Parts: sequence; structure tokens; C-alpha cells
Amino acid sequence: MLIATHNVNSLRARLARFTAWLERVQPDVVCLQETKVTDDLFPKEPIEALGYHVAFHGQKTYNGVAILSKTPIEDVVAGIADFEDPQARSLSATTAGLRVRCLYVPNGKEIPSDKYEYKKAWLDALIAETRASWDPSQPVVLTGDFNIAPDERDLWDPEGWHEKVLCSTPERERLQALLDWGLTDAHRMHTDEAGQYTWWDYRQAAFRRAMGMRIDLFLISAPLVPRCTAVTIDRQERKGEKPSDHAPVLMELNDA
DNA sequence: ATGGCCATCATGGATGGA
Repeated sequence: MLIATHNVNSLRARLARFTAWLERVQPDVVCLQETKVTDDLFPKEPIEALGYHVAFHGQKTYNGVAILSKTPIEDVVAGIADFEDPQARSLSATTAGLRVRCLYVPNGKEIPSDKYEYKKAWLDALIAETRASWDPSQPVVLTGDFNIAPDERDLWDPEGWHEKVLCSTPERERLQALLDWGLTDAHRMHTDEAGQYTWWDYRQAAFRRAMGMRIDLFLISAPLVPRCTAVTIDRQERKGEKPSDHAPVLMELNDA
């Protein structure tokens, strides 16, 4: 089966492009971030018409997450336990035999800033809920836009980005806490290569100049590690008319 | 040297993104 994550940077602005991609690629499960649409306006009809069940958790203008699946979606939970969050950034659900968590981690803006403090507190709450209520012996997928580049291979200018937001030690320590709980960065199971980016700034012709970061991740629990045969970044989808600034990432899992 | 793009809301320009 194929599971995808994609920060679409507005689902409605990207709808025609996205549904064309969905029809072509035929992923079994898709996690979307930055849908930027309230639940009453979520464009579920064109997605359901392509054979997908859909769960969503959105708000006006900013943020917003959704899970699409060819099989029924159950036990949907929005947000993080014991964390009052006005921003729609987490959606968990069971589908296709997986417990899936679709995440849009806060950006953090700059260090120091209120937004950076919010990012750290948000990640602390995610870690706490994961330790308290999730089971790494089950098939668990945490995926989405983590807004953290795991290591120096994952950003185009390590010196320029040194201890900047998305790369700072406190952020990476929090990502490591999730990994230490019992998750594996699926991309790194298959390659040590640097420069495997998933996001490129719209400015400065960053995509053409390979100025990007790998911040869209699949973190998988131990039962899924032997099933994961490939992780690919769909760079083609970053090209053309009105792309998102993120490329979709696809993970292939063998049957259990 | 700085910022250079894009989406939203709204209809100008601020905010946010990363």
C-alpha cells in the first residue's frame, strides 16, 4: 500500500492540481496539511468522487489537516490531549490497519519569538501524549510537515541555517524524543544521501537552485519497519503551474 | 544591503509561511 503526506498550502487553491495528482498516483492513504479551510467549506465531494473517505480538522485562513483513505476512517481525534490549541494542527485516525497521525507542526518563525515558544510547547504536548497514550508495538505512523530538518543532510545551507529555526537543537531534541519513544525516520532507512528535500521557498528560484529542506517526514513504529520498502519525494509535483511549496512524499508498505 | 513568492482576507496591505 501507498501512503502519502503533502502540505498543499491551501487545498482550495490547489484543488484541481491535487485531485489530478490523486487520480494519477492512487495512494491508499493521504495526509494533508495547510488545508486552510473550515470544515463546512472542505471540498469533500471531488475527493469522495475519486473513491476516498475523508476526515478533516480545519480553521479559517491558517493551518488545517485532513486524512484521506480508500478504506473507512475510524476513531478520529482532533488536536493533542491536555493541550488547548486554537490552531488546527493534528488529526489522528485508524485506517488501512494503521494508527495514523497527520501533523502540521508550528513553524516557529524565529528564535527567540512567541511562536518559537509555542512550537516547543506544542511538541512537548505531542511527546507527552505519545508516551502516555500511544503504543509503539502497534503499527503507528506519525507523518506530516514537522517543520524540523532532522540533520545537516536535510538542509541546503547548514552553515547559514546553524541553530536557526527549523534546525535548532531544542527542536531536534524534541524530534529525537519521538524517535526514542519507538519511531524510525522511514526516509533514512533507504538512503544516507544529502539534499533529499521536500520543501523549497517560492522565492529566489529556490527549487531550481536546489535550496530546500527535508521537513516532511514519515515516522514509523517497529512493526512497520520491515514492511517499508520505499520512501519517495514527488519532485515533479513541485513543478508546473501554481505548485505548493512542498512536494508530496510517498511511503510504500508491504502487506502485513 | 535587502529582499526577491504566494495564499488569505479583502479590495490595501498586513500576516504567515519556513
